[in-house]
Amino acid sequence: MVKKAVTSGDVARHANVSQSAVSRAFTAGASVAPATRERILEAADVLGYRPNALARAMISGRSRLIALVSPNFDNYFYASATRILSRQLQERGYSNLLFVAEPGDTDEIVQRIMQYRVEGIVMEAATLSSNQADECANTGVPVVLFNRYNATLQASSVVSDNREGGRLVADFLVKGGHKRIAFIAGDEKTSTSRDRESGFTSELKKHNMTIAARAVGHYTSLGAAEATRQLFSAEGALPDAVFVASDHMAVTVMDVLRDELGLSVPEQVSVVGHDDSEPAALAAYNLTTVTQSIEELAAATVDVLLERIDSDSVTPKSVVVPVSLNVRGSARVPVRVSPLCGLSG
Amino acid sequence: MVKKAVTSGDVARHANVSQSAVSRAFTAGASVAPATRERILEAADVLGYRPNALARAMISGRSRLIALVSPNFDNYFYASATRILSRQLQERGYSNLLFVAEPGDTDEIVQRIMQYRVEGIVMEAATLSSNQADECANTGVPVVLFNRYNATLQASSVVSDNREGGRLVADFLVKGGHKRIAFIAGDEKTSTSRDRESGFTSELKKHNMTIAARAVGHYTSLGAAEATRQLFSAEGALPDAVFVASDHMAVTVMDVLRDELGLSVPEQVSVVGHDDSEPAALAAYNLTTVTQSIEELAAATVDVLLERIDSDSVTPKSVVVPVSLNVRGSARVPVRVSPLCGLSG
DNA sequence: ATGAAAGCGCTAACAG
DNA sequence: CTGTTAGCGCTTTCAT
Repeated sequence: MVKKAVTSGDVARHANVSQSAVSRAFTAGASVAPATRERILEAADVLGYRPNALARAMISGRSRLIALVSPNFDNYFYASATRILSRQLQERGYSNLLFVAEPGDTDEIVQRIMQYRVEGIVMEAATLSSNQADECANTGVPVVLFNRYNATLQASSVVSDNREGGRLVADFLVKGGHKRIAFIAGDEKTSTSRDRESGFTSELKKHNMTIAARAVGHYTSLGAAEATRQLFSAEGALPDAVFVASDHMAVTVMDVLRDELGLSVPEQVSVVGHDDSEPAALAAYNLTTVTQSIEELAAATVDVLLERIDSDSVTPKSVVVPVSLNVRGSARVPVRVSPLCGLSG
Repeated sequence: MVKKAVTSGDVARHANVSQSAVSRAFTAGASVAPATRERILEAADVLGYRPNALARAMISGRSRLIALVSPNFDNYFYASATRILSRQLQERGYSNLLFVAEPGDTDEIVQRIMQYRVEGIVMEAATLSSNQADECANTGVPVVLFNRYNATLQASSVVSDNREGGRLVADFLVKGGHKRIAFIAGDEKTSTSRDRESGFTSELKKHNMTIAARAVGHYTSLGAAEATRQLFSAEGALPDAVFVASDHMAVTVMDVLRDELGLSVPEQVSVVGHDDSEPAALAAYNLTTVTQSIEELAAATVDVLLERIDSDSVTPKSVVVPVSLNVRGSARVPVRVSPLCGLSG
């Protein structure tokens, strides 16, 4: 049971001032005589007074609360993202309500969010239904979709340049002399997987190539293992390279390739991932992958959100964060110096 | 800018009832005629009314808010813990304020927490100073320390049986015929590292053995790499086994052992970790480790916290969650069948 | 610069 | 069962 908390009235009595004076002493830039303020702060300290953020939010209409909706995935990328987003918002004076969402949950969660009168919402998980987006728009609560977008929705979004990520990988693999290039998709419903794939295939096309084989890994380890077996048990020539839509899956792909199928990476098969998340850097994988900076994604998300909170603008804004290729050891690298050393033979 | 939200007064007018009737319609178990309630809910639906949780919290004295204080570590264990704790609290009707704490931050964070009138605090990060703990105790806000304890504090705690974890590893390594067993500590200030070590050494002692070498890895990758080099560049006989205080470090230890020092695991050196976190299960590491269930830790934490919120009891409670050894392939296993196959030669 | 007074949206007695 | 009334702790005019 919470004991009776100290109120501004208690402090006022103790400092022989009015209750509004106490309020002003705790409001930046309010007009209070330095001496009075001093006395008030002292009294507050003695009594252990902390302004009640709830009451303050009610009267001022500003809760300083942001809702963070994170997926219930055991996924390194979202774990880091949540931490970094939360930290950045915290440093800008907001506190975060964290909601962990299962696929079917969003409805109930959006309800709860609205009850706390948050000033903004960051959706890392899934996305909103159009009803939900409308509801937020109606109440004027800005929403930013993190790492996803939805063209039909009235919501801002911040994403990596996923098409460019796919394009970079295609270019790299082609220049590396690979002839039969496969792709393992993530979740086909997500914009990330689709964009990575479309950037990838369109760049292949420029080189007059197509995807030699394709499977879906659903962004899970199990799915990735299954997809790998499928690709490498087909009749005919096996792929000599695989682009995997996430590092989380790519690591499992390498496990299956090496331990189950006895293929060596990158000698027999090149593997390239996407995200540059923690396991990619482990020496045992040393994965060549597309680097996307979570810090940059988070910073852009926070900027977009706070700008929309502060201004009255309603127009959604979309930000695309650039990516780059981090060449490690899991894929054969293009030979540049002499064409004689090429892999045409 | 947040638009004027619909209030219970608006709904009341629309449904031709008093404002308190609306309040009752939204309170479980309040006495409202089914017909009236129906009419009210309909009006609420039409207008898009959501009860204001802030106002409700103010008057009822129950915010239904729990503060979750998580460390600003890129650490798989805490990432999962935060997600699971949050999810469980959410399912029990609470919402979570997430605070990401840097080592020096706790003071400012505790201040903010108290302003939101949370009903309880889960500390995953560091711990509270005694001042802070006192402050919480004075205001009657229960605190549960997750995965750590502090004997001098008025706070409940939930931890794994870290001593038992260390003991299990010692027993396993001794029975596996290892003769020169090393230990890499985490952060010596933490109870987890100290308890794992003390359980480990005391079990070795029972077998008339001591730690052959010891280094500190500070629970970081860099620290673990350095510790490994230190242990394996010493004069004289090298360790034939290492117990590493966390999986996060153990993975790096294996990297250094294999790639830098050219030692094979487990043929030349056995490695055992602690936590059974994600990288341990990766095929390229296949780490033998102590399993601690984050779900169980989280469930116990939530139980302890909510029990203290509901009852008026003030006595802190300590829970120790059991652990077990998950034998994979990174350590030589004890031979049981025939002593002839032993490793004495 | 300060105090008095008016609410923010809601719940909780208290009547009826 | 329902309406009336009194605040919860605070910010914000409006006087002074």
